Amino acid sequence: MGRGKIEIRRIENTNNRQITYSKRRNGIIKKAKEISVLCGAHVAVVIFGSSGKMHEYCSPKASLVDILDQYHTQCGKRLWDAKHENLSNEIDRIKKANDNLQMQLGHLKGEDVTSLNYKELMVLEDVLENGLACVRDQKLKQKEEVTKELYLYGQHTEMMMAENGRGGDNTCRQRVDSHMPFAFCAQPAQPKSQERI
Amino acid sequence: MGRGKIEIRRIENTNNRQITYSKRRNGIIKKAKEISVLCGAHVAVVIFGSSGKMHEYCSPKASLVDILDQYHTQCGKRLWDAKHENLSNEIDRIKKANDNLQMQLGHLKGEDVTSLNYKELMVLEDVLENGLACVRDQKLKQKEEVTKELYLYGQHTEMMMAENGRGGDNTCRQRVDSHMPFAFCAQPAQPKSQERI
DNA sequence: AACTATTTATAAGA
DNA sequence: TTCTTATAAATAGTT
Repeated sequence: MGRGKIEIRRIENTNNRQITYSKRRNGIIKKAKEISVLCGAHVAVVIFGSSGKMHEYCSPKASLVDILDQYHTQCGKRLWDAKHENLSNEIDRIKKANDNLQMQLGHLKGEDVTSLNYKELMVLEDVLENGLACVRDQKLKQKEEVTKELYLYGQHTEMMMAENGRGGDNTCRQRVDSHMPFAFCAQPAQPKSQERI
Repeated sequence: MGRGKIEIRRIENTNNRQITYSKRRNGIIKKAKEISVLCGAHVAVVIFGSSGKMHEYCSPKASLVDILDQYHTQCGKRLWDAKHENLSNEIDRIKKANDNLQMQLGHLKGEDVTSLNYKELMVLEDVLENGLACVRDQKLKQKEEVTKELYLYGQHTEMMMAENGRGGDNTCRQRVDSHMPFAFCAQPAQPKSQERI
């Protein structure tokens, strides 16, 4: 299309090549715009001239990333770079670690113990006994603390009452209340469901 | 270019749109080929029709990946960042889940129980007691199985000896050995470290 | 960059 | 769908 017909082969004259490149590049991008409007197509065009300068077109409402994502999904080719692959690998690795933890947790809770051999069961038993001992020990400590604080609280109240000859200073009582041993049993969300110990 | 001039706006007739899409898509790809030959340009074209089907063109000697790499390098836009961010977020999410599991596991093993309140300790105690019960139950079952199989093995051997008047048929003994109850105590890697039960 | 003779692309019709 | 063809659009070579 022009004054004369041309063969489709590299234009050797640098100047002519540059001019043709510029004209045709515009032509392609115009066509890309048109097809995206006329047909609602998603189009991405990326062109590098021999000088290395880049031009791109991407149909509206779809970033080049989106289109390449779609490309990736459809053709299954590995568009993504090494960094991406590393991240994917890390995800796999962590997921495996996760599965492993889940399994350990399940075993400690007594799930799927039939899949364990006798030695493993013995190890598990030791771990559980140890854990139970720790928990009971801690329970005991907290009970003792409660008893002690209840005692101190009683002392304090008695002291106040003795000093004031009545219920005592409210502000001060409040302050002491906030340190009351029952506090550690309260659920932050529903403080009403306190646990008697 | 055609029998009549058309406005560049969406073609509402589905059939016409489809036809135009097909024709113009071929046109664009033809133009892309031509500019790459005539001017030595690197071109990548990716088109998705409204049906979702994809067509692509990429100039020879350069894969789409290469061109997009070049794109990435030149325009400095973070093409991959969005994708990377998604993956990074997933990693964070899984890591958190992991930490949580680790903590639960630790608690069951009796670690960091001081950070728990009394109610939590009681729940933990229940879980541990339940787990321990399951494990002990399973141990018992396996012991019973051993006893039973040992009994059967003894019976079998006696029978063999009675039949042959000596140690019995080796092949047969081997086969029975492989079903020996002790087998489930063997570690696949080091069968020597068998566990007496 | 602008022009224009020609080629090429394609819209509508068959 | 594919082919045809009149016409619009692109563009090669020129200015």
